[in-house]
Amino acid sequence: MITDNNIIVERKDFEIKHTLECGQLFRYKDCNTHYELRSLDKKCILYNKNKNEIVIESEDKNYFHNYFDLDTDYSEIKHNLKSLPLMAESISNGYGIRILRQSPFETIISFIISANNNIPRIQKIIEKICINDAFPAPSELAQYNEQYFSDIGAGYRARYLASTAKKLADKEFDIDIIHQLNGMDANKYLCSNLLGVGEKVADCILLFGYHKMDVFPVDTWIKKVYQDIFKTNTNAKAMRKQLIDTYGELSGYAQQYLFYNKRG
DNA sequence: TCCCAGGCAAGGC
DNA sequence: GCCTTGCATGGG
Repeated sequence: MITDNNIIVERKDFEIKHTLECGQLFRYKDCNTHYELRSLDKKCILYNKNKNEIVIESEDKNYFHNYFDLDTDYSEIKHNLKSLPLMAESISNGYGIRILRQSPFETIISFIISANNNIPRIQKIIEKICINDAFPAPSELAQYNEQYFSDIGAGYRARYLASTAKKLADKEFDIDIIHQLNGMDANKYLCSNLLGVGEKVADCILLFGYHKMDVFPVDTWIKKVYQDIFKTNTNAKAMRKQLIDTYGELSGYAQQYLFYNKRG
């Protein structure tokens, strides 16, 4: 145990299971007594110390303090959301969800893989891409060709991965400028420049990789949620607009509570 | 066996 | 612009 580098966090507003299993990251393992999590080339271990506290063991305290968004007050967020449609129920089920601050590059690649795919398979493909448990840098990933991605089971996404990896490695795409754009403009920038990134994947990248809350990823589960709320059906684009109108500047948070609640 | 999964690109209109 | 179609692969 690396006592000096442990982060101790209040368990109020942070339930490890909710935060890790709500579909925002893919590189974690439930090891029964603890969870193991990897981000880029870093690793941490999380477990409940007691009824009120969580321990995060790592070799980079600062990185994981930021990663777990520990400076944000989730009590206030949940308080402001709880009167909106389906939120009381969803928050009560996923009360310990936090939105992680993940690497934009790792998030872009991971969510291209996620399209029309199931979570166990997404996890397997990402694991195969990693080198000694570290997520490859853009220049490393760009050395793999389409055939490689196909061989590890990426299916028709192999072409998207090869294309996007190369674009990012060659800096034909400005991964940093997105921080300065609002959700709408950032979404357009991603969709129109990266193969394999459509409106939904772009919103996931913006929510999990850039911590933008004025987005609303609409996937198959959120489509069901939409019908629960509005008792009608429409296309994903219209759903997204209406959901952002409904949940406002807290849309990103709301979406995660709703997704976790619906998916179970 | 069949349907589904954190949808997308491409082509037709 | 919007709508439809084809798509790799494994889980349930």
